[in-house]
Amino acid sequence: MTQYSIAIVDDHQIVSEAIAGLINAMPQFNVLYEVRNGRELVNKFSGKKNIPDLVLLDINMPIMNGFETGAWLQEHYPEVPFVALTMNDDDESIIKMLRLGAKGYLIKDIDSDELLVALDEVFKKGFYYTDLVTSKLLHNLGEKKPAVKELDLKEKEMEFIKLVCTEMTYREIAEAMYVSPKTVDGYRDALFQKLDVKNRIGLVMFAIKNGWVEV
Amino acid sequence: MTQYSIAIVDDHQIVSEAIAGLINAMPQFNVLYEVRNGRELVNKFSGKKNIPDLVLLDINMPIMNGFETGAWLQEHYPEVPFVALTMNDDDESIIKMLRLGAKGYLIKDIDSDELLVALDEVFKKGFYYTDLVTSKLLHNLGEKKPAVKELDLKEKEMEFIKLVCTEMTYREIAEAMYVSPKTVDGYRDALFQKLDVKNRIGLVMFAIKNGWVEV
DNA sequence: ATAAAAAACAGGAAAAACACCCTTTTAAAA
DNA sequence: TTTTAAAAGGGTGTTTTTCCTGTTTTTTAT
Repeated sequence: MTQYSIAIVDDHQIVSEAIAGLINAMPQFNVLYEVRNGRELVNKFSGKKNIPDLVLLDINMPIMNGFETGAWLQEHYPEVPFVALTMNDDDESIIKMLRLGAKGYLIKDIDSDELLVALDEVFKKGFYYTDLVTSKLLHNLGEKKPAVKELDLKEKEMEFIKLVCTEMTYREIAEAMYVSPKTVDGYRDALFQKLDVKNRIGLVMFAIKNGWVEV
Repeated sequence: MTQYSIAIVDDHQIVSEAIAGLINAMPQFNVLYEVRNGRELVNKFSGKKNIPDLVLLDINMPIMNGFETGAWLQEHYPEVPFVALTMNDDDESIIKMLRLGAKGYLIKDIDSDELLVALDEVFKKGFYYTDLVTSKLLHNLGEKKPAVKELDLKEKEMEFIKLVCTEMTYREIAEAMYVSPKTVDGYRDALFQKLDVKNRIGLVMFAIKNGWVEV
């Protein structure tokens, strides 16, 4: 039977050891080593040996956190899957980790059974996301968005913002919209106030946040 | 034991009957009725009776398709969960259904076991998404983008771009980076050429495209 | 038809952004 | 240590943006 080796990256020694105990208790897994942060993991790896079959990754760590570590892994060892195991249950952390290529995301209050199931599934199917993650990211797609504010933007203003995002000058935008440059000034001034931004950059960022323009 | 009643909406009679057979074989479920499209479902509902505990919804149907039906359900009977059961495995269909509030998404080539597990989970946890869906939407977040070009941007230039995205002026950016405004001019000029953009807006759009800044 | 409101437009000034060419400082290599 | 390349800093002028205070035109409501 194949035995998979696992590296644990967690700055809390107690947690790290507890997890290691759980994993080592299973015949199909063994803990290759435990380290306290990403930097230590990188040092282990750089020896060209000590490459585990999977990395369990905490997020909040000193020196080199889970995001940086995940990015480093994806960059240098894309064939080594990593799974987040963290207390962070906020959307931002989850999405960030998945974008970095995490093959799984576990919240630290899972029971030991789920941890082992998760590891199994990652090796078998290539991924495992705990219910909270699935719920947050898939189920919440259907949520009505809070809509930052009740902004009633005019058609013209929407069109204007989209054109701003295309690197056009106001003169060019005016031509494109068949209005005077001074009118365009008006659109801009109104939007600066409505959206509470200081310059064109703010308009662009706002437009993208709200999905008004393709990125 | 509570028995849950289920409505099946599918224009393929064979498929519909097969599914009904599977469901009726389980003691905890029963098929309340089968209809051939969304319009027929609406007619059933409008009688104020015949409200099932869950709706199994195909997408490709004549007269009133699965999307329209899902939207109608979410609008008029948000308390009745609906689960897509369809051959459509494309991202657009999946996302569209989830946005409409589908509590689950199943591809028609699943085995009968998974169908029953899925129904169980929806009643127990509130949602169930088949692996393909999870994989597509979560796993694919981590896909590497085509990477427009091999750009070797300096650390300073990255930092500079990020600051540009915060609505700072170049003077402010210079202060934040502890360099002269003229040096910042240099970063900008170099980046304009490297990234082939005309102004600050181009930098922002580029940075966002490549995920260098949070949106 | 007329008053009120909204949109379009204007002038001008100050600040910021952009372009171009050039010098000094720093860091790396020979 | 000398040579070289890269990074940082500088001068100057043009264009664009931003921020005012207005006026004219168009729409809307009464």
